[in-house]
Amino acid sequence: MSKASVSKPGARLRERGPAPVFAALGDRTRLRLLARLSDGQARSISALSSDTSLTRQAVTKHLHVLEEAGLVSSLRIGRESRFTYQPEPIAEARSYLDEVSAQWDDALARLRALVEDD
Amino acid sequence: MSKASVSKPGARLRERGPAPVFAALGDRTRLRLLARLSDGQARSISALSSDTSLTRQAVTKHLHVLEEAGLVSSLRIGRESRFTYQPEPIAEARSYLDEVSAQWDDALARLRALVEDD
DNA sequence: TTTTTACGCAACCAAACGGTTGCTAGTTGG
DNA sequence: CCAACTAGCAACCGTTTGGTTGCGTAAAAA
Repeated sequence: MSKASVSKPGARLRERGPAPVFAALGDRTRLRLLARLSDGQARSISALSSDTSLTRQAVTKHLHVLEEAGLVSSLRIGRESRFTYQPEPIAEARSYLDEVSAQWDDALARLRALVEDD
Repeated sequence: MSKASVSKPGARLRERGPAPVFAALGDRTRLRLLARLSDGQARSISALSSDTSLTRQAVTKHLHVLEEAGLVSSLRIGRESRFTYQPEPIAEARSYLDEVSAQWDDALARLRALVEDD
């Protein structure tokens, strides 16, 4: 048969700020894994390890880092554990960068307003 | 008088992908520094160290990490070196996240199209 | 001119990271 | 039942990271 045990339900240790998410994104390998998973398809560890030069264990560690940051979730099905992309943290990271950009744009606008003070 | 020596002109070691930028953003302290600088005002190291519990040296290191990622630039003026926010890498990071989100959205749309195949 | 002020550099340290190897154990297909 | 597949766990290793302290020095203020 096929027993299925959940490992990460959903929103767990959120709101420690966006830094952990950025940290998880700060690695080439992790970015590639996330890019492959961002098509919504759940994939097993060995499937994700197949096209890499790294060891399965290395990939496993990276996947757990992504999971810890909430960027993916894992579900054990039978003998394999499948990882699924989770969009929320990316959305949060995006809006954080938007805020920073917005503050910068505002500052620029104010500066221009001062210069063009005719 | 006031001798001024440049330390980071502009686009230097760009295009190693977005990972280094995310890595630089993956730290609370660095995010705070960047947030303070994102108003466009150039600030000295001691000014940026004043409202922190960290050592000036620690702040200095963080600033250099940000500089290495292109997120800030530094200019030595007299006895102090001022750091300035640089918007380009943030813009790049933003558009990268946009791409990931877009791929996810597309996948979702295709899925819905399959389900609602009346 | 003396004294602050603001930095830079170097050494050092514990902890985290990225990665590997070896071994064990549950699943599944033949 | 047995062999092959998939994964988890633990130990180990070199390097990076985040932080400190101490010291030397250029620039500005008194």
